Amino acid sequence: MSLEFIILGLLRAPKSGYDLKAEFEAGVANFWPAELSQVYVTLKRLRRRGWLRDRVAASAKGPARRVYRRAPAGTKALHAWLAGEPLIGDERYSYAAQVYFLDELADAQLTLRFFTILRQRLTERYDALRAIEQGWAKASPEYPDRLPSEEFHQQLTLRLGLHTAAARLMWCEESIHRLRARVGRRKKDA
Amino acid sequence: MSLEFIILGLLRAPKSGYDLKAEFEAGVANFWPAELSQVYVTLKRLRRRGWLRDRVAASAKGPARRVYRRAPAGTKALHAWLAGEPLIGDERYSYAAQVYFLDELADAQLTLRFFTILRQRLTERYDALRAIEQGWAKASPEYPDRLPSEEFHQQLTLRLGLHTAAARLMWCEESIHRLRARVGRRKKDA
DNA sequence: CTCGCCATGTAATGAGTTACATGATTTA
DNA sequence: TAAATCATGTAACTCATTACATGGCGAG
Repeated sequence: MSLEFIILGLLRAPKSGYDLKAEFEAGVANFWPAELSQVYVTLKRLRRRGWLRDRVAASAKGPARRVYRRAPAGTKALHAWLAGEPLIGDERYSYAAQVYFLDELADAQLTLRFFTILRQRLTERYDALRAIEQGWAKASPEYPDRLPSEEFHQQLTLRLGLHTAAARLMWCEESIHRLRARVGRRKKDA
Repeated sequence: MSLEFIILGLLRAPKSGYDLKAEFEAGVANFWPAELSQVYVTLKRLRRRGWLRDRVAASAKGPARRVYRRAPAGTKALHAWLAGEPLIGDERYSYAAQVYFLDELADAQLTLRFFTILRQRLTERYDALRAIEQGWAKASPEYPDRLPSEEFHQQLTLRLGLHTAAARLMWCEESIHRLRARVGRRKKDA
């Protein structure tokens, strides 16, 4: 359901499906990834429902574009969603499931390797977010608290990503230390 | 895909679909929620594939139960999944999307209210996880680092939940403070 | 002339939710 | 006797991914 509202939100100004995909890649994908095909399907549905209007426009480069803009009903629906309660959806972490059952292999070295790789991946993610933040900070002297409202809200979601990534890294570190301590005790006890 | 492996993992000992659902509610749902109907569908698929065997057994209370146990192929598949790399899936947060677009309403009070409610919900989640941790700590003197391997691994995933929830709460606090500061500046500037 | 980007779509498949259907046994 | 718990399942629908199909335009 949220994808519909995210597309409506991105359509402050008229855009094509292709444009929207670029906007996803440039930030939105951090909290809501979307494939191009899914964007197209959702745009069609929104138009059928009367939340969007579309018109065909020539492109500077490549084939004709279908440009969408909000219809009044779409704006109304978007605003109702925004004015509503925060939506906390389910979350699924495969890697947590793997940790949960990893005791079955009874191989502390393998578990340690698992966490080391995970830490590596999460660090990459964290660094990527930090790079975005720092690029932003360099580009605008108002960063972060005197940014215009639109950018300020976008920056808030970037902060969520940073807090979350940092927490998971801390969890990895904590787990690695605790696992090592267990291995040490085992050796001593044996 | 992970649901299959989670079910395989939970089937250390033979269980029915109904039993499995109870295990989800008792912890696994924190990182992988599953509906009973989905559990049944997945069990059937796993049996068709030869990863599980089933037999019907009388119940102490209520109708006959279909009890599943791992087939060797299932154990093999589970172990391959566990020995593989950590799987980092996509994550989708509706409430981050709401924050991203909330500037459109240009109503700082409403945004503040949004974060206040979100903080409330996240606090409840955090407190629930803390209660689990504390109950566990009271019940076993080995908690947390001298727990048997199975419980230790389960406890690691509980810690992930706690770290994550704490990070999001910090983000709420940070955002509320920054929003209030912005409102203050606006009043002063006007 | 080929590769990469621009641009739009459909089809098949997978994973999950919600609603529905059925019925036994125990407890209040 | 009504409600809660035990117990299994199917059907319809939604959301999303992956693969496929098509083609224009510009740069090297």
